Amino acid sequence: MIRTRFAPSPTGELHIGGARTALFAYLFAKSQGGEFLLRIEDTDRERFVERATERIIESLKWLGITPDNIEKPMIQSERLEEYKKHAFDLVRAGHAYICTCTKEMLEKDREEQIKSGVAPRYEGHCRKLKTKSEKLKAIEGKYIIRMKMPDEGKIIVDDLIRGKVEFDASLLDDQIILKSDGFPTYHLASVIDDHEMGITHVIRAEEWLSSTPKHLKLYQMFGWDAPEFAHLPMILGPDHKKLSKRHGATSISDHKAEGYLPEALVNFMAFLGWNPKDDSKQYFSLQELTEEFKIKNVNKSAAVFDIEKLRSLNEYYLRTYELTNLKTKERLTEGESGLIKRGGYKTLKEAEDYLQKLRKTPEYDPKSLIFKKSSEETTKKGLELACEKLSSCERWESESIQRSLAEAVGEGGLTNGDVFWPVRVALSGEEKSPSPVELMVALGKGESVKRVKEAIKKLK
RNA sequence: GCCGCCAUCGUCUAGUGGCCUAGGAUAUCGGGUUUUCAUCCCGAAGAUCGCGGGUUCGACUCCCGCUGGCGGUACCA
Repeated sequence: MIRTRFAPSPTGELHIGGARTALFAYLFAKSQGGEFLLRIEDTDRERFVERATERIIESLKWLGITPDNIEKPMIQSERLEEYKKHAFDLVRAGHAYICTCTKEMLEKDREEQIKSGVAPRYEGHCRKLKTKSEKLKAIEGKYIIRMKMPDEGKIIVDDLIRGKVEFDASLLDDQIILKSDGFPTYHLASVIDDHEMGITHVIRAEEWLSSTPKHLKLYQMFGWDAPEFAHLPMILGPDHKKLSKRHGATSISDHKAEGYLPEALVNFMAFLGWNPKDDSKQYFSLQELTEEFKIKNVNKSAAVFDIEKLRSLNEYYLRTYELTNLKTKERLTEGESGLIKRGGYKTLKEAEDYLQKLRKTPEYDPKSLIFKKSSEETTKKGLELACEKLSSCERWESESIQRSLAEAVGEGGLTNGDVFWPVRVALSGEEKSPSPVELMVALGKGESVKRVKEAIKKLK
């Protein structure tokens, strides 16, 4: 069975980049009937943020990419003994060693190595400790554990997206796998956990590609089969730099607050580095994405996050959304939801801002009530007839309202411009606004008739 | 510095040697529909396929070099 995971660090909100990684891992697993799991990588106590895990889970759920183990995700800080045990197994097997070098010593070495143009690599004396008593002595004080990288040879990563990538083992550092506070580093913990969880495919961001040889080596040291790897292309900001807070809202919760729909975000993120190779279709639900997703269609190159594309997608989803969905989710009246669904609003927030403005009594120049091809007299006549018809309109819904206005046009021997235009301006106070029918459904009968009467008064 | 990844309209991308005088989407600009706006429909503009060498009858597509961008090089993930 295919099994993937998303393994965020609880250092803040779920960001676009992380969410896209989670989405792809989800799609890959689900497209093959597999499982998608969550693991919390909280091994860095300095960067740990309270309640970040809950917020990440909330964002994941909101997007609809819910992990199968959502009730009980694996949490690394609860497994410290496990990591320590495995680290010492490696020491015993001669694949790792205890190191007591101080940070100062290491930094000095590193500086010199960089200066002389070689890859920084730990070559300190701890690597060379041979006798048991030496090793035992080291363990008495503060220590860390390093994995022993080979001095020569190649390590080949066969990536699902990038193909074979070759690394020179001698350039790889003796990576620290257990820190002096007893916590494992990412490298150790993720290898142990992926093995234990039965992860078959590690789908993660490109920034991990360079450390994959270390992970491969670790699997080999433990005698475990390594999973397949797929490194996703980066997401860049408009300035082509790595997407970050500098670029404004980047977290999922920010986008939610700004009125983006999860469907739009999912559709948008899916197309960042992936496409269905089919020109005819651009709107995909999560279900449709799951059916279409193929890892071989994932791009190698980084993608720029274009907010305009997201806005356009969001406008579409807002417009085609199930009315009842919008109503219950956003607690709007049916008329108000209908107004949002008419289109033209890029975000829910923009739509709601308009709704709020609409609820206030409009102020406008009486002259704007008159359509360009009409006159003051016929406008007044149109409004009065409309007022009469609307007042006696029994069922307040778009069809009968439409009919009432049409009757006003017919009985008065008027044109649409003599009735629809002034009624609309009376309602919204604006030369550009949704149609009078849509506005009246949203506003309700009492308020609508009141505004039309107000307009007639203004023309006197 | 060293190692690695990447490179087609502003942006997301199609393209796996001839179907490409490079297609779609989005954004932009025109036109049409409509009482206005939005939606919708039609159209225009927009990429010497990063640059330079090869290979080939033929290269956006394959190879090499360069350049540029990005990532890694932590007791961060």
